[in-house]
Amino acid sequence: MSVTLKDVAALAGVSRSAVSRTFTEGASVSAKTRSKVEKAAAELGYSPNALASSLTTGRTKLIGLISNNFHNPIFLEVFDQFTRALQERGLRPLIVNLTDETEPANSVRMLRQYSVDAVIVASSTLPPSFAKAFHDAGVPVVHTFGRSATSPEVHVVGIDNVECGRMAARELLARGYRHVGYLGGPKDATSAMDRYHGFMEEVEKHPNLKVSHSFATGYSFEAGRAEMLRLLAGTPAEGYFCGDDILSIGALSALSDHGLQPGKDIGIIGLNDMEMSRWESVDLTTIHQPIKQIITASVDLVEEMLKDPERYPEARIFPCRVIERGTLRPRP
Amino acid sequence: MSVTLKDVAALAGVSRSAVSRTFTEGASVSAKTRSKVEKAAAELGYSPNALASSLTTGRTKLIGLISNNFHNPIFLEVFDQFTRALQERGLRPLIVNLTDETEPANSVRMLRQYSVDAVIVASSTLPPSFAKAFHDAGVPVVHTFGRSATSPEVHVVGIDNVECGRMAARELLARGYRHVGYLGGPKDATSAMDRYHGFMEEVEKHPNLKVSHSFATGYSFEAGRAEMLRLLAGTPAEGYFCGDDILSIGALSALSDHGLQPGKDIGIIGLNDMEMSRWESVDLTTIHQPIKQIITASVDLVEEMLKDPERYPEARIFPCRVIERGTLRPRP
DNA sequence: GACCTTGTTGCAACCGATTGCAAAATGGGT
DNA sequence: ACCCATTTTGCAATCGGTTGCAACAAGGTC
Repeated sequence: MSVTLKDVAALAGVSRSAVSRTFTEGASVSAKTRSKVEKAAAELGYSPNALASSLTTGRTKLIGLISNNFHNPIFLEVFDQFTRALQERGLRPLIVNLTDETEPANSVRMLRQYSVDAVIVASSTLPPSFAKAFHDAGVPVVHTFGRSATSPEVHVVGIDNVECGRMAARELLARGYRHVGYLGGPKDATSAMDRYHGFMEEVEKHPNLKVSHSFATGYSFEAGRAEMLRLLAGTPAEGYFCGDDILSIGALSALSDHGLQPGKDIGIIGLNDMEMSRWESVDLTTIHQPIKQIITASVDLVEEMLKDPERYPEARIFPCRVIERGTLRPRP
Repeated sequence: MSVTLKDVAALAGVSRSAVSRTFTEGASVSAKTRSKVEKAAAELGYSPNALASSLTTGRTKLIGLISNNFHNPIFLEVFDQFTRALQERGLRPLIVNLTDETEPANSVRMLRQYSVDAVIVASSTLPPSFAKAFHDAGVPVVHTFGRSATSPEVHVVGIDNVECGRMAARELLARGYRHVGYLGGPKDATSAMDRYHGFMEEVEKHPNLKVSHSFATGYSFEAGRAEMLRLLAGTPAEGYFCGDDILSIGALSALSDHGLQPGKDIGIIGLNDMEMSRWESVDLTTIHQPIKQIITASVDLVEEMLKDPERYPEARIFPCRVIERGTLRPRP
């Protein structure tokens, strides 16, 4: 069926080792045999079986890429960046879509069966314990968009969600909003809770503010819209920090149902600065999360772990900044 | 480092074959040894190395999933469905992000090196020859969202793009638009051309219509917006068939810049019916493409090819239908 | 020409599994 | 207790590579 080392060796009239060595970086082969082998290989259309070699080398160059955010448009950008960054460095992403039905433990077992060299957990909602399960199973792991503080056992790359909560609160207050609200992602998401705590910490510094908070059922358009509709049925706040851009866009849609103008009647600030937030029709004021740097750093870390598996776990936290667009009233 | 067959065999006091057999469906093992082995395996935390076994069985359960549409939100839905469908059947997606920089031939070689059992090319823009390259290399391939007519050599799953073009034209004409336009994806995309031909074929049946057409530089918001802005600078048509929902949404944004109301001043009909098109603020009239069925059928075909590699190539074409929302004027 | 150094080569064992085959164990029938 | 048919089991070869080691060749020096 497919051409193997042996076939090439036979045609070139050399040993199998010679063929193997011409295809491995920095091995000792003379120019003469190398060219014989290359000629034979080209003739037969040979290319080495990466999986067979992984047996002896212990490296597959497969990287598990796990996520559970397949409904937030930001993740298209995330996948694009991750897959590019990995393949630029000769690594191959093996995707795991973690749905509600799939047992998390299974994905650990599965990825071990495929001998992935490392795993990237790309999720702001999974708990640190999930990433730790890979660590415990002896698989190098990077938790991208993870919570840094409480998991010193794995590498974490992302932002300081607590600080982002504070930043959003400061921004709302600086624009004179006196009745402010947090409309966060699901309660069981670490990012939603961290942003909440930062937000509350900041607003509590100021005595006579009205503050409310609520959590949507997910990081999705529908969840954001539903939650904002519920809020509008009561007495809404003047300005909201929505814990994510897609939530914000859902909330904006609810405002529009009620004939309310964002930035004028009610203020909204999001988090992520995804592509869509820049669209003229959306024009969302938001906190920019440096996705590209985060992903590059994650893949950097993966590479460094491959070199040194004993590497001490590290958190790489990137600063965020407010991007001013049209959904908050101007500063006074 | 990791536990192997041998370790389990030693602990259980049986041969390596016995261990292998307890982990392979339908092999002959007595209940007694099976339980001994399972106990030992559990104690050591053993799970078989899928790649090692692939060496002898010739099956990796890895499926290459190739795409180049990482900027169209519809592809988040596509990835979600594909990854779920594959992993539900015990198959693992190995992603290839085909960018402008990556050499297509490299991806063929790469996927062969990883001995993927099959490849899914998920793209409406890649030419049939791309999918055929895998076929020629002896790798089973399904071209999802591909063009069916001219490539009888590979399996194709998707829709009849020519018919969709006709359908869109009929819909515009039925609503009394007399000056109609096609705003398509990039000229080198098979889907853009097929939709164009169907559209033109239908409108040419009617004598005194004004017809125009143009092609955006890609299937993206920005491209759709830019092209519609260009059209609005001249004399735009009354109703447009935009060859894709994200193009349509870009076009809608351009209309809004000019203070034009979709469905009232200018009509727009898209294609795909992606999640976003249902958002109240978008409310796009569009042609529904049954993504879920298409993906299920694609994975079905993959499974069938694994059973019978000599399977005769087949096209599975799914019907589309118009979803009426708010961006076309009502039928008279 | 003898000797040493350096660079190339092939042999054979091994990576972690599967599997055909023959030997051994089991169980049923008498 | 014996015989025979049927499972169950282990041996050993194999999948497609890599790699330590020892043998060998080439080239330089005296």
